Amino acid sequence: MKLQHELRLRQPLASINHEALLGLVRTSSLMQKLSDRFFSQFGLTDVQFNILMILKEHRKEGLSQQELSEHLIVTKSNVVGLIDRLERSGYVSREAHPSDRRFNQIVLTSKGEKLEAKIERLYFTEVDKMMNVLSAAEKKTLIRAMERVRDYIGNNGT
Amino acid sequence: MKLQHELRLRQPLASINHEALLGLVRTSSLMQKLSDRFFSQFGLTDVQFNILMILKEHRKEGLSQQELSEHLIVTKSNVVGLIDRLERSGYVSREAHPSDRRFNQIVLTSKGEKLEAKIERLYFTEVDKMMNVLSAAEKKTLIRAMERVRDYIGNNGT
DNA sequence: TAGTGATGGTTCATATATAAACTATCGCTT
DNA sequence: AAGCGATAGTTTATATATGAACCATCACTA
Repeated sequence: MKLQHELRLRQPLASINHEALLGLVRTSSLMQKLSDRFFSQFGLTDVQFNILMILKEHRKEGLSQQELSEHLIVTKSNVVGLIDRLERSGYVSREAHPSDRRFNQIVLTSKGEKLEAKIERLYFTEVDKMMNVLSAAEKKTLIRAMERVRDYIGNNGT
Repeated sequence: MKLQHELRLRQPLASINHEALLGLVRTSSLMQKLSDRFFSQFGLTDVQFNILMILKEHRKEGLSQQELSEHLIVTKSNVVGLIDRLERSGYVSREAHPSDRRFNQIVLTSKGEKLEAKIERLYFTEVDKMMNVLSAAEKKTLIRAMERVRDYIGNNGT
């Protein structure tokens, strides 16, 4: 549905730039709410599942909280609580770095690994269902457009 | 930059669907952080400015908190605190509905109206700078693609 | 008219997020 | 060896977000 109608505006949005931006942010927000509902079946939040996936990618050595914060694009202070909760649930553990006591190496527990593996396939099925409303050409355009916007932001913000 | 490199993955992302989804969500998140930094110059958050813009659109009658929560796609319990803070800052006020005492009509104060007007032009300038990294055709594709994804979500989620 | 169901707003517990101030540790330089 | 600057993690105050339980009000109906 057109944004104008979703927002119950009498007039079309004045600027195509604003319309594109609002459409993007609004869609992303709805996607995240949907995924959060999906993961709640398993007692996880979307952010928590994302962390389990990232840790799976690095299951050999683990990641420090600092590295995790860079992957997630959040502050390190936020990561403290995220790992606290995942540790309390038994899905990850903080291990000592062998030579530098400042670091926590965050690793998946076997319980965490099993849960991630169980959810992952179902998750990708849902992703495919959602994204297949777009053609391959549209997805490519979308991917490249998002890259360019991120490049702009990288040079002007973060 | 490609997502694969931003995420420091050794392999390209397995699925173009997941790549498109991650690119979208990640870009939106970066855009919101940038806009939050922008609005902090004026002592506002991005959400608060969004509310001021919505209220400006409805400045005749105001909006109930329930209606506001639908515009913002958030729960009504969230709106309580948002309006509390905006009211404390003097930008909006809760007024009694003439015939139904359950409703709060939320309206911009003149202070809120002035602030919104002052920021709005600067905001649209920033939006134009960011979105003009995309061609007109890309923006149209983006807008329609986002509509289709939201339609999918509307029929399968919310 | 009394009762009941729906609606609007609030409160509470919890999760995610930031910035700023802090502690512990490390590496380097003098 | 002492000191200092950088880095990793934590804490605190605050904002945004949800779902569940709750209260007040309203509309409808038996």
